[in-house]
Amino acid sequence: MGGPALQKAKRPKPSIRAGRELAILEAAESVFAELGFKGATTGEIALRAGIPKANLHYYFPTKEALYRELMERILTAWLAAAASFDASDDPSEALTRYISAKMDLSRAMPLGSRIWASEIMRGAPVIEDFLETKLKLWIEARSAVIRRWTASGKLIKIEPKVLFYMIWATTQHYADFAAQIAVLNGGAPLDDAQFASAKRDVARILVRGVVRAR
Amino acid sequence: MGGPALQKAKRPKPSIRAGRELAILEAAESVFAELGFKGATTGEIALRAGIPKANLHYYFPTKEALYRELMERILTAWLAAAASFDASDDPSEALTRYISAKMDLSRAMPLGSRIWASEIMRGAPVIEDFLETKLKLWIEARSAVIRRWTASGKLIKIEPKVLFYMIWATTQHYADFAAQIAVLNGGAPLDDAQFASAKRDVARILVRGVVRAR
DNA sequence: TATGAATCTGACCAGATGGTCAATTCATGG
DNA sequence: CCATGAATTGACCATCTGGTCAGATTCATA
Repeated sequence: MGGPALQKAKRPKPSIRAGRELAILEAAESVFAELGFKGATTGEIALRAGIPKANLHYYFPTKEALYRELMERILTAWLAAAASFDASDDPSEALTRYISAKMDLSRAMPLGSRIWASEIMRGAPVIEDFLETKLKLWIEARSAVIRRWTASGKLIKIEPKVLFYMIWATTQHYADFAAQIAVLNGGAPLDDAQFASAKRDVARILVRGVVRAR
Repeated sequence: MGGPALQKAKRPKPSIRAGRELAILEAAESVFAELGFKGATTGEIALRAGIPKANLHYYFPTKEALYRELMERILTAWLAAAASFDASDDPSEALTRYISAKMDLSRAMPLGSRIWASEIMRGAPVIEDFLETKLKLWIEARSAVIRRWTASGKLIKIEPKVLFYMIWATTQHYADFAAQIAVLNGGAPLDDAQFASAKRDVARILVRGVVRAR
């Protein structure tokens, strides 16, 4: 009772704890991304974190708890990128910024994107609540924006969700399917120039696809 | 030595075998799609196929063998859809047909799509060879077609792979992220009308995004 | 430096898992 | 209706896995 987990919320003090937790979370990220929730083992995570398994269980009582903590971080990053959609009232600019932010997120946190994908593919047991509340509110508010742009003749008439799904799918593809992309790129991951070029092309195609010419 | 697996290729005779194998493969499809390769258990697959685990191992000696067989079927379906790209020399028509075929595939075989995604996310150990050979040849040949269309002024200038990745990502999203889409759709999967509408919108946006107005 | 709390860890355990096997039942052609 | 190969299956096993625990070690600080 009153295990170590409680301390974290109370005191911002313990530096050893913070450091170890981060190392474990980073190791966990790579293992969960590769093997999925069920396939990941606490032993492998501990190994990659460079600590004995028992030590891992000292910081995170169960595999599930570790996974939830990780998921929370991924959600936070997603929300930050989501905010970039609201930066402008001009469709081309808002879409370009949002697509760009999502592409950058895929580049910076590919493992998180893969864990998200795995989570959804197994039925989203852990983030179901997030999907039903925050994500649903987000997409409904932004769908209203899209519809307003359509009404004012700025965009072609489409179901807003289709556009958002296209953006999510395309941008996250660069993280989730990085292995496939690398093979088709001659065996090496996209370099910065290729990625930047892809980012530009993706934004251009999507904006061109939905924005009415003036 | 010379186990049961050999019979299949030789004689198209045994009907019991064919039926059982199919039942096992279908059960395996759902389990692998949900839990990933490592998470799937032969016990659970046998349970869903309605047979004892030992019986499953009579038909498929190892989990790996069962997985490979399944993957082969998915690849076959993918190749069939891929052929639809070559049905026309007109960019709008070819793209629309291909996108439509890929959307239909996502609708008809969502589990296969998810298994494919999982396979890539774990580094594609089993289909690596397919990616390096058939898929690579396919995308290179079609990239040449795209470039020709660009050269003749029919398409805007883009890296062809970016377009194919957009098509793959978007169409497969409807299979891989079906759970998320269902939540955002009020808890129910897309019905046929919604799906047909999404299919039209996706094709329209992508075609509009890359095809030059005449 | 004494002391209590935080951290670390080897050893351990119960349950799950992939796979085996010998014994049994079933299908079918002669 | 019997012989023979195919199909079935309960019992079993070695290994792996998540998680526990008691004792040892380190740390902060009074």
